[in-house]
Amino acid sequence: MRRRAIPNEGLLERMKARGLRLTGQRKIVAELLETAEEHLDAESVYRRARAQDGTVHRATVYRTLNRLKKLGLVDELDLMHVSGERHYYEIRPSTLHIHLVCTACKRVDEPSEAFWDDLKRRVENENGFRPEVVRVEMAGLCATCLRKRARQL
Amino acid sequence: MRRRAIPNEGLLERMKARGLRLTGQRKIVAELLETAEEHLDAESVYRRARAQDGTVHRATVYRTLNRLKKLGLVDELDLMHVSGERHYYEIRPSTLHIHLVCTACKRVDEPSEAFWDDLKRRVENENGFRPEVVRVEMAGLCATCLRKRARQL
DNA sequence: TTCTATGCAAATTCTTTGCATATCT
DNA sequence: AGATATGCAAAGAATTTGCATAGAA
Repeated sequence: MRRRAIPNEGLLERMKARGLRLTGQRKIVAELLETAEEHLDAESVYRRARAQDGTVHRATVYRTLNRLKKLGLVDELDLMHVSGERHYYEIRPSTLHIHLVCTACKRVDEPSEAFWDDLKRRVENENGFRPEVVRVEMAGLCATCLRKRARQL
Repeated sequence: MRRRAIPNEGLLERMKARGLRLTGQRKIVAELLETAEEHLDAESVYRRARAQDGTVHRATVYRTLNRLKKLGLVDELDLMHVSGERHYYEIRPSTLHIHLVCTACKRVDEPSEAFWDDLKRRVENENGFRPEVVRVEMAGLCATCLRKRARQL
């Protein structure tokens, strides 16, 4: 579940803009989500938050994640359940999420948004549907594992 | 969460081919999944199964859905949580799922697989990633709700 | 007959909630 | 000050598991 870093500014600012109080706990959760080098599930967020501040309560983490999710600032993902049943949270940098999940090494890649325009245009033209939020998840083999496998054959 | 019907043959056959025993309960669950006019969550599958055979146990439904999921015959979806936190199960007719979820009327449409080839080619070329299973989910406004809204403005 | 699936009930795991207190604005 | 968030503990959901029995191959 390693994850490419994504430059992203100001979850805290966006929270404030939405009228959320910036408590110590929320700052910790926000920072964790912003700097995470992999996708975190609720329990991981809790454990890491707790490592920074022993008083942070699990309920607070759940409430915060929920709040952020409802505001659309954070998205909940299952990553095709490639490595289990957990759900992961990530900042919604835009309206588009693309995840390429390697079934061999479990690595998650997030490619450029290049095909977004095409995809959007096609859905609008062919289905009359106007997408606001898009999630594309693909499970398969990443370049590295493909090569690895090719060598073994 | 209404859903376009998808022609689909032989979940039972595919189950048999995978070496699963075709018990009465599994037949019921399989038929429910095949004929469902909307996406079903575990509890709905249970309730419907039970309506057909009062002895079907919740645990059996869970075990069956899990089994099917692990075999890749069924997929678990959250439909972008547009209408709650439940998870839905649907037959995996191929390796591709596309869902257009309308945030206004909650309707779920499943368009043709037209852009699949493009999408696949692009990911392979640009990311060296070979997709096996693809899930595309879009939340937005369907044609009907778009029109409705246009009229109101 | 043999092996797997089922029902049942209990156990787990995950998440939410009510309430008194603490904290942010 | 006033509103909102938090910790805590308990409740609630959702899902899984162990075991004896029933049922499919």
